[in-house]
This record gives sequence, structure tokens and C-alpha cells, in this order.
Amino acid sequence: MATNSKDYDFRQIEAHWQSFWEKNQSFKAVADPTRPKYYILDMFPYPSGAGLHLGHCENYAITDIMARYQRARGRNVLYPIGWDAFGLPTENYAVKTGRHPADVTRENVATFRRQLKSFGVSYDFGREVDTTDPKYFRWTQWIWLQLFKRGLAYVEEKPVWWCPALGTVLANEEIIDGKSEVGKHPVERRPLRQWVLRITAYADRLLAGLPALDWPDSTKRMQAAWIGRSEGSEVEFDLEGHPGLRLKVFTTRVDTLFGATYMVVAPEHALVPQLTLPAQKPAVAAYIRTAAGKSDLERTDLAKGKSGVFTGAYAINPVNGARLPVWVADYVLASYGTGAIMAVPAHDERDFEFAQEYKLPVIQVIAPKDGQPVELPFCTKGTEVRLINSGDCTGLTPPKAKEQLDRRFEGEGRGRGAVQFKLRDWLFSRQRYWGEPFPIVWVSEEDYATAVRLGDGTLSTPDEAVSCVIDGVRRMALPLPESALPLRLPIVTNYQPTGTGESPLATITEWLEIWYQPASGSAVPASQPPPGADWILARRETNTMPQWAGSCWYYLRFTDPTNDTALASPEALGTWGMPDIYVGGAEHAVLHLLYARFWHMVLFDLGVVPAEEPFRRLFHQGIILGEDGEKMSKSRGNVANPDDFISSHGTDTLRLYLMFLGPLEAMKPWNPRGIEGVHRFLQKVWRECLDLEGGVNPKLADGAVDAPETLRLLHETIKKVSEDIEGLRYNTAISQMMILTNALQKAPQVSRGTMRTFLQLLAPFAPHIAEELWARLGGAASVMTAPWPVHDPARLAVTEFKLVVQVNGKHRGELLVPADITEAGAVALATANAKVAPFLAGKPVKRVVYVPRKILNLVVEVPTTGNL
RNA sequence: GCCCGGAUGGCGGAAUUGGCAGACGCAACGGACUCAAAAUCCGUCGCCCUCUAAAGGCGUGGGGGUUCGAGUCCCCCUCCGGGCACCA
Repeated sequence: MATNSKDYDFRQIEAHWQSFWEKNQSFKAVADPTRPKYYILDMFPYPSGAGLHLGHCENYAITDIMARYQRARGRNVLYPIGWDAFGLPTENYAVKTGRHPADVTRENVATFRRQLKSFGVSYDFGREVDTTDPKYFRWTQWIWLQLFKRGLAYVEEKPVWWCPALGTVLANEEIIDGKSEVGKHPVERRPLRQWVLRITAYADRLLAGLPALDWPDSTKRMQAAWIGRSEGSEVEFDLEGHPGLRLKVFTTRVDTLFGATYMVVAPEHALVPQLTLPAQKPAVAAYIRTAAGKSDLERTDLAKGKSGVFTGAYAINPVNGARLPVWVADYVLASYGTGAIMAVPAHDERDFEFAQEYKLPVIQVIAPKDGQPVELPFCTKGTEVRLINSGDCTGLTPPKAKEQLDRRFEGEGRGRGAVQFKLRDWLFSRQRYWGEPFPIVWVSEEDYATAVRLGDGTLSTPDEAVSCVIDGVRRMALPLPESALPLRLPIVTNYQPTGTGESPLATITEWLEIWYQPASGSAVPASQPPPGADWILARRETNTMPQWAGSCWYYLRFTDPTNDTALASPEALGTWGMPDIYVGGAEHAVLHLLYARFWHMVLFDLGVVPAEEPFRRLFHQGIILGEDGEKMSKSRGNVANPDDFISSHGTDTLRLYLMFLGPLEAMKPWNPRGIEGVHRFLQKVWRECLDLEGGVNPKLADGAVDAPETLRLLHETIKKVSEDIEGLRYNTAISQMMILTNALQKAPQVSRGTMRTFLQLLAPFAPHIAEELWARLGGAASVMTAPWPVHDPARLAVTEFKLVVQVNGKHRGELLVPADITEAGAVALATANAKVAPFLAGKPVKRVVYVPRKILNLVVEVPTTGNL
């Protein structure tokens, strides 16, 4: 079964075992109710033309080691891989070359698959999924229909980030410092019709689920901050001269209401036109125009200072009747809260800055309990401060005052306690070709009503129809019947952006303008005669879904990748469930992980998945930097290519070295010289197993026995390697294996069993050499099928230990003492010790600190002589 | 500005609950083997003082503290990395 190479010929050996695994389908995951399952997931790779880089290798080595370990532990492991293949780079490449993105994708995937196999990763390639495969995106579209049906998808004409250079709309997260993340092009605002998902409806649950997750704390904190839950109050202010009209604000400091000296509304606030006095109209209009033209970067640039303009209107403070001038200023965001605030400059830094700029009054209403004067703005709240100058609230603590005011306003129908979130709804469309088409058509109101009536509940229509105005006509979004999925992309010959903001799909008239049969979802071009009476004129949606869509649920598909009646069967979901561990970069801490949790919760509510949270345990591997300590990038020329190392040192060496570099979660620089060290380690393992002719090393002869120290070290190593794999501390597991190897090398003889046990420990990390040596030492079948060794606690027992003796906390000597020595016995030995005694001479021992098995610290009087 | 994480030999790192700082590896140096080199093996390898050694002193970014004892805990500061950034 093994090769016959005399020396460590890793090229031959690695190829041999890779084909062995392939032939034996060693990694095929088959449901098996007799064994506990273990589902290991990598973050979904985008198959770029550049191929696998070291970051991928790090990620996949981590999970592969876990997968091989869990298999050896008897778990039924599901360890799949697939391709998040929609997306901009491929489309951009197609634009440049005129080739179909699907062809480009196929080639890139083939490269990735070949590289992964040469890396020796134990994926079940039989379960590959590809987001661009209609069999897959059929279910992406299906999930979207469920969101649509539940009223979680809607259309809005909204100003979005438009990048002229890319010819596309970008999401906020794709813009870094006011430039496109891809290519660093300038961006501008442009209103376009967009699909939006109502993720805010799940804000509370997305936040509430976080604490129970076994995720890095920093990631949980980032998600919590992104969701941004904030408790406060809503208060409605009457407006002078506008009976019946009220201005509603959200504030977290309703307790400072007596200190409000003006109001601010966002430039986009709906009441601005109504409130602005004729004399102020030109100034306000000019201000709003300027604000609209500003980029988010300019608007949020804190260094620029605050600007605003007075509308001429006054609001009335409900607690004291004070007249509060209403200003328009862009430091108040239309998209948060009610888009309007009460300004309390004494107790808010932003309001204070604005009040200084425009000479508005500042009234202090919060003071320290002890009445000490403070510098304004004074933003402290809590129970150490009291209200002043606040009418009947004077003397209360802020929490008490909030309670009292909320209750009072609720009684008056003018306010209430309220919660706001920073989280915004999710902009879920792109004006691109290479994405999932939306499974809806736009139809007239009459046709919509008829279709819904005849559909009799079979269509996934929401309670409240989604509509928009296209070319001046009101159109309704009519979902395709589920039986008509997938809705495929039409073949186009030109992938260029239209430049109007619409996707290239808008130029395919034959596909776009159709006669449509609502019951079947069938379509023919509108240029032809209608096939029947129940066919209606319709227009397709030209937006496509963003890349996030396919990656929101792929982990479910892996459990049942070829199912064509459901996204996955309940049985498959029952067998494999959710990933037991999910490994990928921290750059996805917020968006991908939040979006996927959102979809998952919706699917949970639908009864499709059995758990509310998709990813119970999450791990982020650290970034591998270039040799220069900078991020690897082509422009810096510091990119290390995994293929080079695989051909020069073998994949076992590369895997082992990547894992040995340092803690898996740490950011660490790549040092190509260090790879020699682990390569030498594997060479040494080879030599300890085999002689120069490739036969079994004579020191492993039948009847060879291990020294007791060797056995103890072996069991220590079993324990440490097992625990370190579980805890993802691979670097220390590897050093422990090196320590054992060094000891085996020095031992005159080693039992065959000990060596084989060691090879089992090595196998998850360096599987090819472990298989080879295991077979050459007479191991049965494959090393992977041997059950994982278990350490024997009795072997770890020691009869003696080294006791460190300190005097006044300083290391003064060490003694080899029996394991069961008493404190008195230890003190007696220590005081008699030649190294320790001089430090005790003539000084009585004041105190003895004895930590069994560790240290003995004798505390004596320190002579307090004046001179040193 | 706010919230996190980090700083240990020439280098990557170890020390998981306060108990021998520097495991393991790289680099370097000395030796063995060799005609020679590579490979391999044996050894040295934090800094200072010292002819060498013995012995000692100092030492985990800086300063202070708690403790018999601090890389580890507390307070202050510096630098590096990540995230958020007018969210009322």
C-alpha cells in the first residue's frame, strides 16, 4: 500500500496517498445514526482567478486537522467545501474579455479544487455547491420568496452610492473612506429603485442571541455595537402656529428636557417645507441642497464643525412652555430615530458645539450630587448626579426623572419610553448581471389583483403588496410561483454596465418585456402575440441579488446538496444540523455573520431549520503577513505562494509550518527560513522509523521496549496533543510532538507500538507522511482508521518532583524530593541544603509558604541596616 | 474621540488557575564525522560583572502599587494593530 521510497520523497508520497484517499473515498460523509456527528465548516471561498493563497491554506489546515482528529475520535464528520462564485471580480473580468462569467467561474473552480487536493485537505468533494448553479440558486430565490411573503422585502427609491468608474451601486460596507473598496474610485449619491430587506425587524433577536454563542468576544461586541440598541424616550413637541402638528424626537436623556434650548431636524425631514417661514425659505433650501450634495464622508467629518440654518419656526417645550427655535442641521441624521432632536447644549457635546457656533443659550439642568460646579458640557448621568433648574423634577436622579417624565407623557399621549437601533435595513440589490435574478415580475395593479385572486394563496404574495412607479406607471411586484424556480439569467453578449444605473439585464428586451402567465411563471417575449387569455404584460426585475445572498445559507445546503424538492431535507438537517465549528477571517465579523443569522432566524420561524442560531462555535484565524510584516499584496511584492512551498518542501511541511508559526488567532509574519525547521522535524521522524534502505529502523525491532520515561512522555504527549487540538492551540501541540521525537531519537530502543501511536498523533497535521510510515511499520489499513489514542493517567504519575526553594521570593536552590513529601519534610531538607543554608544563616524563618509539587518559599527577617 | 486586542532574547513564539521566565523552532557560534562540502550528531546561546569559574546583580514596552512571590492582578503612561465614528 505504501510507496517504496528509501528516503523522504514527499512528492511521490503525497501524490500516492492523495490518490489512495480519492480511490477509497476516505472522506465521504454518510449519515450514520450510531456515531455522533461533527460538522466542520470553513468560510465560503470566492474562487478568484489568483488561486489559493496562504490565508486560505491557514484556514483549511486548521479545519482539516480538526476534521481528521474528530474522525479518529470516532465522530461522523461532515467537512464540505463549495464556491461563493457570484460577484464582481468575475463579472469585471467578463466585461474586459467578453467571456461568459460562468465559463470563467468553471475554470477558477477547477484551479481551486486541484490546489485544495494537492494541499491534502480531507473535504468531501462529493458535496460541493456552487452559488451560480441554478440548482443551488433556485433555493436562494426560494428563501427570498419566503422573506418577500413575510413582508421582509420591500422596494424603495433611495439615494445609494453610485460609482461611475465601476458603473455600479455599492453598499455602505463596500465604501472605505469615501472611495470604493474595490479599486478606490470616487463615489457619489444617486437615487435608484432598490430592494431592501427588513433586518431591523430582527434587531432585538439578533442582539439577544449573541451572549449564548461561543464566539470571540470581540466579534460579539462588534455585532452588538453594529446593532446598536439604545434605550430612551420619544417626546412630541407642539409647534407654534401649527395646531395639531407635532415634532417627534427620540432622546436618551429625556431627564435633561428642562435644559432644551432649541430643536434640530435633519435636512431630509418631512416637516421642513411646512415649518420653514417664507423669509427663511431661500436659506433653508440652499442649505438642504448643499447637504444633499455632500458625501457621507463630508457630512460626518467631525473635524469640520457644525453647520445649520434656522427655519423660523418654534416648538413648545411641553414641561415649561419655553419657545424653542427649530433649526435644520446635517449633524442630525434622517435615518436614525425620528430624524429630529431636542438640543440640550449643557449636556451634549454635539449640541454644545452647535450652540457655541450659533450663539444659542445653554441651560444647565444636571449637577453633581454635592453641587460642585462643573465645566459644560457635562454629560454624566446615573445616580451620582441630580436634576437642577427642572421644575418639579428638580432634585431627582436622571433615571427617576426619566421614569416620571415617560409616565407623564404617556398619560398625555405625547411620549413614551422607546428603543432605537443603529442597525439599518439591508440594501439587497445590485445593478449587475452576475448575481441571482429576483423571482418577481412587475405588473399593473389590475393584473396583480387578478393574479392574486386566481392564485388563491399559492403565490408567495405579502399581505401588503410591494409596488413602485416605473416610467410613471404604478407597478406591483408579483412573485413567481415556486414551481417556476429557478429563474435563470438570460444569456447576454455584452456585460458592460448600462451606465444608467440599471444592470446589463435591462438591455435584453426579449427577456425583460414579456407576456407572463402568473400560475405557471412562464413567459414569452412581449414582441410576440400573447399565448392565451391568462397571460399578462409584465416586466422583469433587472436588479440582481448581492453576493451575500448565496453565502447566507450554504452551510444548510451542504447537508443535502443535491436535493431538488427542498433546500435540504429535514432528515439531513436532523443528521448534520448546524456546524459544530465555523472557521474564517475576522473581516466577516459583522456583515456576513449578521446577515446569515438573520436568514437563519427567518428559516427557523418558518420551521425549515431546527435551531435558531446557525453558528454556535466560531473561530477567526489570524492574518499571515508578508516577510516585511506588512499585509501580503501584489503591489508590495511580498506575496508568498503556497504552490512554491508545496513543490519545494511538500504539503505536510507547509501545513505543519503554518500551524507552528504561532497562535492560530494571532496576526503573524511569514518567515520562509523557518520552514526548514519543521521539514527537518519530518525528516527526523522518517529516519527514526526507517533505515537508509527503507526498512524498519532496527531500534524498533520486535521485542524493543520503552524506558519508563519514554512511556510517560508518550502519554503526556497524547494528552497535550489531544487537548491542544480541541482548544485550537496547534502550535504547542506541534512543539510537544517535537519534544517527544527528540526523546525517541535519544532512546536506544523504542517499541513499535509507541512509534505508531506517535504517528497517529502526527497524522492530522502531516497526514501523508503519517500514512506512509504507519503502513511501512505494519499498521493496518490507513492511520486514519485507527482509533485516537487515549492517555493513561497512571502513566503520568510521578514518584519524585523538583521542588524549587526560594528565600524571600528569590530562587536559591532546587531539590529532588519524593512526591508525597510533607511541608515539614520539605523545610527540613531545604534548610539543610548547602545552596539554601547560607541565605538562612542566623535568621529565624518568619513564614513558610509551601505549594505542594511546586515551590517552597522561606521568608526570613531582612536585616534593616542603614547602608547597603 | 470611543470600544477592543497586543508589546517577552538577534527572530517566531512558550509559560491556560499569581509559583523555576525564555519550552519548541529559526538564526548564530563551537565541536564531531568528511579529502571537502551538504546532511547528520554533540554542545553553547537574555543582559551585566568576572581571566575563566564559582557566586552575584539585572531582566517580560515605561512608571507606580498589591502580594511571601507578578510576564500573569490593580492604577497611570507610551507605542502598535483592529473596529466604530455627529446614532441624540
